[in-house]
Amino acid sequence: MTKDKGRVTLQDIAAATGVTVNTVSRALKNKEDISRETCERIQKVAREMGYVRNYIASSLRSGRTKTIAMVSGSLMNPYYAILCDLIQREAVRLGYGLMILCSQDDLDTEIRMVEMALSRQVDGLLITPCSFESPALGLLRSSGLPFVLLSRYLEGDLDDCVIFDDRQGGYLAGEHLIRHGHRDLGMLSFRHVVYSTRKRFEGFQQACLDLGLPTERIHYAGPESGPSPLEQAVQWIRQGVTGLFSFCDVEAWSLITQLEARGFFLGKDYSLVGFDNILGYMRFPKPICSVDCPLQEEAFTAIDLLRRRIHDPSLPPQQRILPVSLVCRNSCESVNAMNP
Amino acid sequence: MTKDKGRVTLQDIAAATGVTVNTVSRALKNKEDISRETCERIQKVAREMGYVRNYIASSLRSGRTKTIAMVSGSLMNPYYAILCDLIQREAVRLGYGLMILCSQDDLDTEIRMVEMALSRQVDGLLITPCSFESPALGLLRSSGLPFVLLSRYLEGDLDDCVIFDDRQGGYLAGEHLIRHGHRDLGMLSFRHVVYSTRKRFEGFQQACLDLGLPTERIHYAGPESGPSPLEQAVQWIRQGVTGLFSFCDVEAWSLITQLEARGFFLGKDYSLVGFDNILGYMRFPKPICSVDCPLQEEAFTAIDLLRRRIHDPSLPPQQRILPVSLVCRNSCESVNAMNP
DNA sequence: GTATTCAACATTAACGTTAATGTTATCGTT
DNA sequence: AACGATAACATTAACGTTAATGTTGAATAC
Repeated sequence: MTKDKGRVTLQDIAAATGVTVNTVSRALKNKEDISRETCERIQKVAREMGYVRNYIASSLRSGRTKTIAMVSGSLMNPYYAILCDLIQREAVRLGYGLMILCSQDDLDTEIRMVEMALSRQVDGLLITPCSFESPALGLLRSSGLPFVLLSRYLEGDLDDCVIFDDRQGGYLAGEHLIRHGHRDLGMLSFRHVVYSTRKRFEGFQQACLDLGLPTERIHYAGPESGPSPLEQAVQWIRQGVTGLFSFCDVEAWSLITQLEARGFFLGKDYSLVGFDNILGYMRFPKPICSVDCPLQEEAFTAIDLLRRRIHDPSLPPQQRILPVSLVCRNSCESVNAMNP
Repeated sequence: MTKDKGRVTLQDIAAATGVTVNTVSRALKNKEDISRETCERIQKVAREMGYVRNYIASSLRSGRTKTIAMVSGSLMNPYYAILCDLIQREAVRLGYGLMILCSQDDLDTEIRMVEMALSRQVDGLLITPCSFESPALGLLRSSGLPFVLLSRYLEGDLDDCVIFDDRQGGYLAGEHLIRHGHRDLGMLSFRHVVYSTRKRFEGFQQACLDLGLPTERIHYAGPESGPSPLEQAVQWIRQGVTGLFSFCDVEAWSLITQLEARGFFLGKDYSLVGFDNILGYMRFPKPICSVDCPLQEEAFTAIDLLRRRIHDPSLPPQQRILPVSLVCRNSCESVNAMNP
């Protein structure tokens, strides 16, 4: 804008206004020890010269980069994409830059991403570790970098984290299916996220217990069981199961599509309730009943926790559990094949 | 790891090895003027002390941050999410950090994001401008920051860009529908992306022309036309249209879902071909025929172009047009209501 | 034997900003 | 009038790295 090469610096503004570099710096930060008059004059000149603060230099001196990192799974998974979008908005709203680093659910990549975040001197980091024993977590802890776990809880309460009330979610899902007349139920989990899976499972079982459904009518299939979720679901439906509970909406849709190809139709041959309710953010997939997880609040809370920890690393670790609710989209009405 | 506070610096390694800071710097960068012996010794000590390079300091001195920014629409749109994921991988592969900034398809936000990228001193920027007259582009051009347009072409050939062969895509879509026996066709556009829209339209028309379909049997609806795409599609189908061409897969799925709710079913009441083929990256939505856009190659090409420009800003602007192809997933078979 | 070259380091300065102190003029106090 | 307090600046140094130049000793050349 002004100089031949490169950008306008504090030096240039100082020369133009006849004060020192330091005074310009303070003026532009609205700090104390500046007369209102001088302050405004400097700001005006800075604006006219098209000054943009060099965050690199600022960071080096102040020790804060005003940048945080987000290490998540792949953005090709809408759950993470939505979460990253919300985190990004909240970060920018608070003046932070966000560096998104995808672990692609791979432990090696994950640790490389954490290393990259560390070398970039970010002020803090958010992470959805791809395993509860990610080596990346050890590296993070020993590095001293403030970080918060997103959608993941690790036994021992060592770290800050924000999670959803998985047990309540499971309960709501079970209750929803039973209230709609389903008596033979199947739960499908797709990932080894031990804590969440177990809690959702427990909540679901508790609902069945409370509503008087015998345990032998509840089935479960996870990544550890033999057949694929699809094969399992097909088998169940043939055996008279009418109510399915998917531990994640994306997989629910995938299942619905695959079942269609096999001749089983949602609403006709079976009912389904999902988990996440990411349909609230994307209009296109098939509407299903789902346990709504307040992702916006998760993003807000996570960054809030992170900022607190950046400000005071000595705080005791905090776990925030966000309540969930059930959103009904009529994918659970009684179906033809329903058992008495 | 070693010091009481903060990280290990070149200074610490220099002290530990008995050489100067500069020598350590060169050793860790495998530069010239270092004996193999000393180099290995320094690298060993650095590793043992747990050194991680401070990119902030490095950037300030060298003028390069090894970070690029990506200004895209919302990550809640799978198209952008997938693109960002691919860009992120390619960037990291080349040692670049990526700062993702979402414009949320809002001109004000977009320009704020570009300003943020500028103040963060990124080496270059990738952008899918939310309008062909985005003020952000003016800011970018006057800033001198190297940048590349993604999936967008602007008349005048002023900027580097990577786009898909929209005309060819439109042609392939039209050809596909006609070859499958459809004689009354409808095109649906959902955004004001003037150039792409027009080219896809032209290609589609050309296919109809080449295959002998009279113009009056081809319909078009865009954001500028009155009724919503859904209403338009409903009306067309009632009038005997059987082949739809959606200019984007996400909207295609949205349309399919909405049409289902209105009692019209894909494969039974109408056929459809989409554009993007993002199903290649996400397993869950309904399988549809689509014009495949090589996003991976787009990501690769864009970063390649950007690096060339960073290296030599005086290069003439380059436009890269990537060829597309049609992926058939049997969503275009002749339907019951097909006209003779 | 002196000049030349060069490998392998050291020295110096700088990137642009900000934290930590200094300095000075002005005003109020007793 | 002498002193302290304060507002409003200036000065200095530093953040950790790297570019640009110096320096030295040893090998080579003629």
